[in-house]
Amino acid sequence: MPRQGLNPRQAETVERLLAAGLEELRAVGHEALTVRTVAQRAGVSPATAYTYLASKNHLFAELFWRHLTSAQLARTTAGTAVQRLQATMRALTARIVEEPELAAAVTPALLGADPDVARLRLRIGAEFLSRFESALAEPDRPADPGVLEVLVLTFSGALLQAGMGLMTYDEIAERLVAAVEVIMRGNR
Amino acid sequence: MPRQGLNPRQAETVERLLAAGLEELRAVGHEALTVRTVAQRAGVSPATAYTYLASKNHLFAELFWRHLTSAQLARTTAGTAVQRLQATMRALTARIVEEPELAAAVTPALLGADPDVARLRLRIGAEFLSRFESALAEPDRPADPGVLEVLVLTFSGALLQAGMGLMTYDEIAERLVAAVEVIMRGNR
DNA sequence: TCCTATGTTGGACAGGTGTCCAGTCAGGTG
DNA sequence: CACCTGACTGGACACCTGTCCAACATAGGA
Repeated sequence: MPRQGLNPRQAETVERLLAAGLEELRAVGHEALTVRTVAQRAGVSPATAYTYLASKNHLFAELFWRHLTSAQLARTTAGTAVQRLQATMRALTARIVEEPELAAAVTPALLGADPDVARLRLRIGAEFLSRFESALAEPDRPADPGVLEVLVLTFSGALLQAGMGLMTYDEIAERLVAAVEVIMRGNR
Repeated sequence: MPRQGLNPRQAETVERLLAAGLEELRAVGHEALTVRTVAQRAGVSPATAYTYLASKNHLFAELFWRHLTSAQLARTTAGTAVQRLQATMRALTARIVEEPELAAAVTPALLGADPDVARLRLRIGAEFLSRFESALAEPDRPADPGVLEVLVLTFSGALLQAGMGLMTYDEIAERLVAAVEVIMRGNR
């Protein structure tokens, strides 16, 4: 359970673990990564790693959450809603594709049942929702909840398909741009 | 690798394994199920089970595929495309919700990397696509590929959210019905 | 009837997962 | 400066996963 009232020493340990996790992920991929190898790379014992990381899935979810939110994307009000949504789709997928191994790892990881994973899952979902909401809303008109829901479902569906290997992460951006056009056709 | 050129004795063993798998799934849930307990329930040794089931994930994928296709749904041409799509959404989710444990099991399972899982994943995706396609197409007009893709993505997104526990499988039907309305608003 | 092909078996194997706990060590407190 | 709190350690634990292989048994052909 990282992040809730940790003293500096503990925070430092968590940072080292997460940094080591990302390195290990890049180095060997998510299949080969184990919490113990991450612990070793962080110069920490496995027991310690397990006091901060509930599971491999939790590690991936935490890394993904950090990756997603560490660089905040510009939210403009310029252009039409369609253009803003398409820009959001591109920006999100671009951010995700920066760490392909992380993307591959997080899709199954977020389906896990650990409470820590569930917590992060909600936060990540809320983040996506909020991005789409601010892209869709006009100064004088709030976002239509029905349209918003379709956008979120479509986006998660695309991530799922990419996670399964049915689409590359490069393809999903253009598919999503096309999808926005289709969805918004009757909802401008 | 079930199903390809098995002699009657082997086919019988596979049937017993799959039946036992479904029973076990209903009885103890997908977390507690192991290939070995399924083998035991089927009255077969673990080694035998592994000659037909590459993995737990493969078992779930196979069971889901069978469940999905064992009762073929009526495909009418009556009503509007929106109505047919909504009926398809309801029918698919109704079929899935019949076996809630199977639904919960298959979502993570289909993300697996085993070749057997990948094969079934493609088949299942193709099945969904074909259902939506025949609901969307008019006698005189083929289905719009862009709309079709949005429908499939939305549907997989909804399944994903249900698999994560963000929605119940009962909720997703009505959400999907609403989603069809939104998507088709500009695409009738 | 015997033989043989082949499906099935038991059991060992090498890994991985997450848990637990008694023991160690260092940094801040008195 | 001695102490003591609390983070960290080492290592064993129970369990699961999928693989392998020599041995067994049984149905169908000779």
